[in-house]
Amino acid sequence: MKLAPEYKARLDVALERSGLRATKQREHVFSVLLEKTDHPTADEVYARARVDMPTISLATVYNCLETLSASGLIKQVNFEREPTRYCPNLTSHAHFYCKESGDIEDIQLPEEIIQQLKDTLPKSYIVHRIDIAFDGSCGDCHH
Amino acid sequence: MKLAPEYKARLDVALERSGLRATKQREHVFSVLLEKTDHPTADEVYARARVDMPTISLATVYNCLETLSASGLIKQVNFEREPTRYCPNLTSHAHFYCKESGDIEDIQLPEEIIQQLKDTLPKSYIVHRIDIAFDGSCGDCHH
DNA sequence: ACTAATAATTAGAATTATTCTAATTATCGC
DNA sequence: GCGATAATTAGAATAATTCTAATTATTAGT
Repeated sequence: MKLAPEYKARLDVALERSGLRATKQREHVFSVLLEKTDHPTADEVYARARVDMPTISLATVYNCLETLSASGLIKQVNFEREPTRYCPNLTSHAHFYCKESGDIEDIQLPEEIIQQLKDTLPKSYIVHRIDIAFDGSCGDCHH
Repeated sequence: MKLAPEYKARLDVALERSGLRATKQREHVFSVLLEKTDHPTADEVYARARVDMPTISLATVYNCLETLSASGLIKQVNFEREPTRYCPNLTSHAHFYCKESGDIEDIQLPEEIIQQLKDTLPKSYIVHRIDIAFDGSCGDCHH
């Protein structure tokens, strides 16, 4: 699991901008998230990270996920009371959570829908983030 | 905190339909939520419920909130990793969470926006629930 | 109303995800 | 390479929620 040069560059720039150091662990956790973008939990990231870096600790995985989020390289995704999941897709998107299969799918959202949603708010409001989550069952599941 | 007859009737019907009993505690927790619809957490509901029913337990508050949700009388609202909040507004609405004041506001959503959101999904998908949460700062806060 | 059956409540223990703490180790600019 | 500072680590601590087992309340049938 080697980070492709473009991602390595993106990581370095983002950490630099936040005044943070580029460590092996941060790089490795980032590569784990890019490797399989199935919205893993911290525990799942920990399990995958340990395959190639057996000495990494769970606390470090949490720390790395936090710094990567804070640097804008990944996003946190929450569903109700479930453990937080992590996602390297930075585009405007919603999530569809299939309760039957447990799969989570990114749903791209046209910018005009986002704008319409923002327009429902009083004009003086400032929006930092919009979370949109669908729950249901996907085509593969309900028969 | 006496439940208005219309809400008492709604409660009885909904519990009946779910095969559940109408207990003093369920009625009281429901009345607490209707009294002040500021999206309290379970702890806050517990504190308010104890004013008029000092013997109610936290476990019961959790149980009641769960049965009221399951019966469709209230909704659960989650923001990231924060404790679940409870809301008796059953209409289609989003939530605006002001990180500065901590206030949570219901934002009514036109049905056509909901429909447009659903239309972004593959046709075979079945949606059980859509959660829309804004984070930001409201007019009263950012100066 | 009385009783039996069942469901709900209660207090406290258990669980789970996450954060904190303090010691060790790594990184970066010089 | 060295010193200052930041990051990692293991394990303890925390916070919200759920579970457990005993007690109490409700309901339907007599």
